[in-house]
Amino acid sequence: MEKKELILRTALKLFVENGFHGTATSKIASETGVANGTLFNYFRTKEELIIVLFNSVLKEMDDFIIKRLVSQSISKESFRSLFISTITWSLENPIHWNYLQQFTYSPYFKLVDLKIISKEEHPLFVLIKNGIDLVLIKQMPILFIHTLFMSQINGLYYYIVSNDLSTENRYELIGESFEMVWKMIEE
Amino acid sequence: MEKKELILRTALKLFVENGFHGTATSKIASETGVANGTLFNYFRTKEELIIVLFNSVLKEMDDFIIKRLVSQSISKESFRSLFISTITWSLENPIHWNYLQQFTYSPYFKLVDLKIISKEEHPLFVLIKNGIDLVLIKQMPILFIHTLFMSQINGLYYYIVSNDLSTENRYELIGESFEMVWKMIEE
Amino acid sequence: MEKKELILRTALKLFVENGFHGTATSKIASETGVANGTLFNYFRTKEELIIVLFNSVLKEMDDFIIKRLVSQSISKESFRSLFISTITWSLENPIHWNYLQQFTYSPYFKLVDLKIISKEEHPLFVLIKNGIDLVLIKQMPILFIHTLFMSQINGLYYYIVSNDLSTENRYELIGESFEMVWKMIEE
Amino acid sequence: MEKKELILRTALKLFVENGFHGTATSKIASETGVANGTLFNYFRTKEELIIVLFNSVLKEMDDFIIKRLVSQSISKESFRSLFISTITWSLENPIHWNYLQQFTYSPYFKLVDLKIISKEEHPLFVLIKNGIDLVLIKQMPILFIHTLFMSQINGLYYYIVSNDLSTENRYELIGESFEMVWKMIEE
DNA sequence: GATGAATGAGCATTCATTCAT
DNA sequence: GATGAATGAATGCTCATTCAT
Repeated sequence: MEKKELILRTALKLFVENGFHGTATSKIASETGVANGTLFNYFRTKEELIIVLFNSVLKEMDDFIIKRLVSQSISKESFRSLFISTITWSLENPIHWNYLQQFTYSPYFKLVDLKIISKEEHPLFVLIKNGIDLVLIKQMPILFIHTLFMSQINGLYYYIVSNDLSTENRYELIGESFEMVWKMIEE
Repeated sequence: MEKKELILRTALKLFVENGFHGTATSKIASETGVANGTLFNYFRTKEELIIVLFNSVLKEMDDFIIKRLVSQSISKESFRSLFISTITWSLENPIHWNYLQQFTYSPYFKLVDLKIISKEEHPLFVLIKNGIDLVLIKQMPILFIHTLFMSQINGLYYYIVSNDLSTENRYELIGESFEMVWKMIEE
Repeated sequence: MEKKELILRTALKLFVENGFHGTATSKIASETGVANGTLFNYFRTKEELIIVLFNSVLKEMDDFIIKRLVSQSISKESFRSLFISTITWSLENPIHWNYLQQFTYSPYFKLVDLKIISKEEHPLFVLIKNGIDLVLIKQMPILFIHTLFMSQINGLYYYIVSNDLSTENRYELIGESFEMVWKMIEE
Repeated sequence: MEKKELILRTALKLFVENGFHGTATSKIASETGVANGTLFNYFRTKEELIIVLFNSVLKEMDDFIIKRLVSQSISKESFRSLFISTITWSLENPIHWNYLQQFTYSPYFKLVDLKIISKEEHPLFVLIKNGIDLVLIKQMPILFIHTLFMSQINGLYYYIVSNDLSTENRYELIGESFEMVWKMIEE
């Protein structure tokens, strides 16, 4: 793997474990197995590292979800697929997920453009738009629907992790949760 | 006001503006109008200040919400009241709200006991429990229902603030959001 | 007891336990049971406290020794008595003794006049002078003899304490040590 | 010279002049001609610097003395050589000597293992042991003899320095002093 | 005299960043 | 590109001392 990639991985782990402030760049470097200064050949500043890492993790999640989108016809199933692939990714990548949250509620957040989801061409955006147009889901702003959808997934994630549910119970709860969320947004 | 209270206020503002790491204790002291060392007469460490502030803000919110709970009979109206008073508080106290989020997703979070909501005697806990027992809302774990409820408020808050809705539009959206979450949790 | 005396006692104990720098004046005050500022009604500065304490401990030791001096005739017995009373005091007051050492090898030492022993009228000075004049002990400078005498006590003290000798063994060793130092200084 | 060595030299000078507490690490750094943080690349804490310096000075003295030991046959001359090389070193390195005393009577002392002299293989230990076995000196514990020996050297040092003796007078006094000490310990 | 809150200078230590090799 | 010693600004925290009550 690229050295840059290795640094990002180490940084991800350490930032989630100890926070941004609690993680010295020298620690990231040494734990990656490179010299102190090498890190700065790849990232001009610690801040840049933090932001690049955010975009990288976000993209990773986005790619995963989009790849799983049942793209042909729009139906309740499309949304179930979206719901399940998102919560699945978060549960399989808890460190990545935590990093996204931690970043979002840090002062660094205001430094990034959230271009990804807000672009009109984005598959998620299109999915919701079509759902509304086809009167499958409520006639409300696309971003609002999207926000509620993601909030509920975050709540579900938090509940599963906090209560340490077994794999079996997780699947059951995820299914029920989707039905609940669907009740909420269906027309 | 007490000097301790003044320090907490200044800290709240600065922490939300610049983050924990971005706020020097000396800045908090000087902006409060006390000497550097005075801060440490009231809080042994910066960490203690951060945690005390969290508990204080949490209690402030909790007190506000509990005071507004329509306690007599359990009904959809009780939940609407709860929903509205919570989102209202968050919108009226955006800095406090932001502080709660920032703290929750920081490394400090693991240092606190979240006794407030998890206690069985807590009014919110009791309200949801009664709702379940009276078959008003779904037969699911109380904490799960609570999580979904709060997630909705979180999402709603975020949407309102990000999109800078007018007061009028806010009220309408809050009402609709409650109806949506109610659809989600009602039996 | 006087409040001033109480403060000195607490200071003595804490300084020996934790050193000058390791002992905050506030700690001395609180452990004495007086308010922070009270200490400064009795001693203008911490430095003054440290020096007053030194002089006080030194005088205590000096009084003890002088009281025990067999003053009538000058003989080997007079020196034995002096030797034994000094080592006895140090072993019975190890904290005081340690304080004297600690002070002597600290930067505060240069701030005091060592008037006590160097005065010609001082009984110890007189004893040694008479011993020399009577050709009991070597014809060497009084202060030199005094230094050797005290060095022997120092070494003996250190050995007894480091090796945790029993009371019985102590007495034996003290007797032998005196015979040794006497061999060294006798004419 | 190594930067680490330079820092130790400066620290030695400053600690003896102004005490441990009276010497800021920043002072040591600036007077050495390095940046503030550089000092902490070589010593993790000020305490570590203080202790490393102690061991270094102790070793320097020990090396000097051992090199000068007349190792072949055990005789009064061996002890004279030891006595003279020790007092010589102390007089030629008064700052080092003062540092050893200052450290010994500070709270840092309890943090070190005094392995040097107490090891049975140590030349000084062996010398005294052989002296006892050959019935050259008194049948007493080796450590006791060693302690008295060193105490008398310290007393002699203190007397010479306090009274500012000329070089000529020094040598004379040192010779006489050894004879006195020898009287004390010879069988 | 006694109090203890307030002060602020002072210091050890950290750590992002640089740069000569 | 890689290194890691050097940097020095920044900061949390301490504590002797003051002074209004």
